[in-house]
Amino acid sequence: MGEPYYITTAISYPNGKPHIGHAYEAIAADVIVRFMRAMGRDARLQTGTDEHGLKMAQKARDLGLTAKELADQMSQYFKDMCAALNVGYDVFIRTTEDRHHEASQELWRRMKANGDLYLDRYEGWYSIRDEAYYDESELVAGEGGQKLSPQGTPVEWTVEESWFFRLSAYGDKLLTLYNENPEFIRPESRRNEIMRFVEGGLRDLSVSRTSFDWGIKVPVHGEGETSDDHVMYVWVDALTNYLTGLGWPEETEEFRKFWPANLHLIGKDIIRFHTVYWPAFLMSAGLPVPRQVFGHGFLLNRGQKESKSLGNVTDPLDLAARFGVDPLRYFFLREVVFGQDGSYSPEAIATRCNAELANSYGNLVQRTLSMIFKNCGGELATFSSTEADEALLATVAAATREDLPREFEALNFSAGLEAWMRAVFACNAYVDEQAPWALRKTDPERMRAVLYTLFMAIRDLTIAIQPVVPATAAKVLDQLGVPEDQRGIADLPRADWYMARVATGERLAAPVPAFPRIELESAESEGSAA
RNA sequence: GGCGGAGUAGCUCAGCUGGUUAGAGCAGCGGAAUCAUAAUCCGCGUGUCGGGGGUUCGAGUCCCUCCUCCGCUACCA
Repeated sequence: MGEPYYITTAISYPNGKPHIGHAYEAIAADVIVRFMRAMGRDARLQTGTDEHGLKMAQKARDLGLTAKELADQMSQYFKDMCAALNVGYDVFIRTTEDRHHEASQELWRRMKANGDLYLDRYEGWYSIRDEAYYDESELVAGEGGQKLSPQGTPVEWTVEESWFFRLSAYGDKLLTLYNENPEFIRPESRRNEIMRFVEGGLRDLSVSRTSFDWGIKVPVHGEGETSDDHVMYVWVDALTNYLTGLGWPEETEEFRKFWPANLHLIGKDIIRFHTVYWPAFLMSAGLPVPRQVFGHGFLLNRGQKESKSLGNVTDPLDLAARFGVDPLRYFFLREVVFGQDGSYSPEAIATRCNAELANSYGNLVQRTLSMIFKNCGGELATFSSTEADEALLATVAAATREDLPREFEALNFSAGLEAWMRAVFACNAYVDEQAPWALRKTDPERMRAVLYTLFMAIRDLTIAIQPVVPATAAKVLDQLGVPEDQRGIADLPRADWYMARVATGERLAAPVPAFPRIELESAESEGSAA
């Protein structure tokens, strides 16, 4: 097996159905894990749901369900989303699982054994409506000098017993981590923000709650015993999932192989939890910290954040149903610079996918295979190539073996796909220059050389794009007759593949279009909010 | 308020440590071709590089200032 690679998504808070952001993150993670496998690595993807916390408890009460019942129901929506988007996780973790409770409590015990947890009182201005404490400096004066939260809700001085994590002791250690591992936080802009935040000094973190009980019990005395009145702050619980899925605290083979994780893929809104709290917790517990945390941007609906009040919430599964899973996956990775916010609309999806997947790539495949089918009886054969043929294959090889893999390794998906598109353009230009339809009568042998050169180019292009559009690429590779076990990016340089393919004697059938053009209903282009 | 980022062709953006006539894709205009999903290929951009000032032989690229937009500024997730 290849070198291990462990990637996680954030676990989703299932107090609502999956939205476009969940879909985006899951797709990106799936593309990464497929890419890593295509590169020959032993890759593992974990996702899941974060089911504790006050909001879940309240939502369940509102619906007349137990919290567990709600969690069971909602968690399924996230599994369904992954299935619908062809996101192939290895582990789907749920924080309500017993093994996760055990892992979280063990992490707690280790942090405590290291002297980083202590019991104290949390005092502050608490807003019941916001469920949040505020610092004195954040408060604003209301009518008659009444103290109000920044959101304008009433606050009252509240005292609550709480366990604290000695985060203040980890500032220097974290800064050392960031400095010695410049890639730990990405993109760069987020790294700068976090570094300045930590440089400003860290306060100890309240890590338990007594105001509700839907969570993981804080262990008190020792093995097996748990506190009756404290549950863990949800982030202690949530972050631990990355360990739980590997079987920790058991010294499993998976844990030895895959920890520390190569990449925690998360949204930009939860960077701090992953780059400050999480490594501090791990250091405290004596565990290695992950190699990288990447905070991706948000997807905006025509430039606006989706919200119920705007009525522009889009079900990602509707998008997949309307445009196709693979085109949607391609659009997200091609259109949005990874790490920045992006914007989408039906027109943008249709324009991008039609121009690149249908017209440029899909049509290239179709015209080529169609000509081989009609003019060569679908037969493949050896041929002698000219400089032009070799130049084209060199261009395609550079894009598929060097440019795209390099950019994908760096998570620059849009740049990698741009390089791929340039190779597709080069193929179409080559077809027009060589004009095999004209050679058919004047020089059939040369015509065959041109078509077989294109066949080779298409094989490379399709293998390279497979992590992004797995189902469609597999169909094309089936049509080409490329063996299933030779479809990795690592297989691209195999010199003998074409001769082996010729030797099978297998003939091409009449081709089926890979990416049909997307036709927008006129109502859709008006931006109906449905 | 503090810290940081951004403002380049109609749109989305590239332009690394300053150096020949500032680039790409999309859209638009013109042409070629007809194998193919009416798809493809070729050609066409006189842009105050946000405004102003400065450093330099030379600045989109460095410095100052102003304007606009955005992000972060801890314990909901």
